[in-house]
Amino acid sequence: MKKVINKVETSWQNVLSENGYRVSGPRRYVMQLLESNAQPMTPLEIYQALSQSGRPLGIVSVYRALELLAELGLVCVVYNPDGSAGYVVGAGGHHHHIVCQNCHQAIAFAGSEDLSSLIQRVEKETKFHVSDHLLQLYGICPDCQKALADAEEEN
Amino acid sequence: MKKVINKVETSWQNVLSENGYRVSGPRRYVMQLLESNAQPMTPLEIYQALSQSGRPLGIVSVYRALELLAELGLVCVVYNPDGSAGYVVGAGGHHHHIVCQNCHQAIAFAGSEDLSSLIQRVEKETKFHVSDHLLQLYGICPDCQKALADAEEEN
DNA sequence: AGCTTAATGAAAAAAGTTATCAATAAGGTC
DNA sequence: GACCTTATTGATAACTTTTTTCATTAAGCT
Repeated sequence: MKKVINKVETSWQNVLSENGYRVSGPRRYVMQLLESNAQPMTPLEIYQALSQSGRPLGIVSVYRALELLAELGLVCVVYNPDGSAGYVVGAGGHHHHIVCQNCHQAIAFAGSEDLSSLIQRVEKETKFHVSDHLLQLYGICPDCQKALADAEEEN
Repeated sequence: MKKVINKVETSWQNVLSENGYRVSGPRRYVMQLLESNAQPMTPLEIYQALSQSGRPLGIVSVYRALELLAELGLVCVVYNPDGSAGYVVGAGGHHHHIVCQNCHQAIAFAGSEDLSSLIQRVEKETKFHVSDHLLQLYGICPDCQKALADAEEEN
């Protein structure tokens, strides 16, 4: 069977290559794991998950891989409601994340003009010149809404 | 001279008392320091600043004071653009912070309805039920705008 | 002023992150 | 496909940050 070069599949590998970085084992493991997990993961969690699934690698490599992947925008930092932070795969372009307070899954939503009126107001109020922002939403994902409603019914 | 009970000055002390906590030295030192500093400070920075200004206290107390003060909403966590976090005094009510990318001073601005259309859009798109959010703006404060413009002129 | 107990401080343990350097492997070349 | 160059890795250790423990102190009530 001929090997198919999948554009989607090779995307992040290309970003590495095009920036002069090698597609190494640890970088592959980390990306593949994050692609398969909606929950933000800490370096330690990533290290443990990979070790258990037969991909022994040093935790140092996890830190280094994450640092690089974050720099290239291939992974993003997501803050949990409790303030702890983890990594998820990065969606392309300007975007933010919404995190489920129950199961912690994080999904991306596109950034938009929606903030511009707020930013204008704040610039006027504070005389700051605004150039960037950090935004995350917290809530309950569809699955957990259902699960929680079902649990409620049983009482 | 009669001692004047200043409502503003005693406000955070009251919050502590009313919640059954004592107004202890370390808690006072931490609050006073943060009230005098616009820049978010880490526990270590707070510890060092207080030690140097003749208020020797254990760093453990700094951690404990911050934990409690944050729980009571008297201090807030602010994230720097680089991802590091620090504490600032908490403004009352629903608010967010805007942080200067140059001098790191952080000031609060009132939360508002401005996010509701964005939130509605995301709820529709993702089927999440949104109940909270994390928002911070980054930019250049008036002082630094001026300082940077002056520095530019000199070239 | 005295009492009760929350809160502190010091030390140690635990957890998380970074630096060092010899060994390895990714990716280009022949 | 084997070889070569050098980026990258892994193990260890150093370092930083945070939490735990417990005897001592002091805040605030009576």
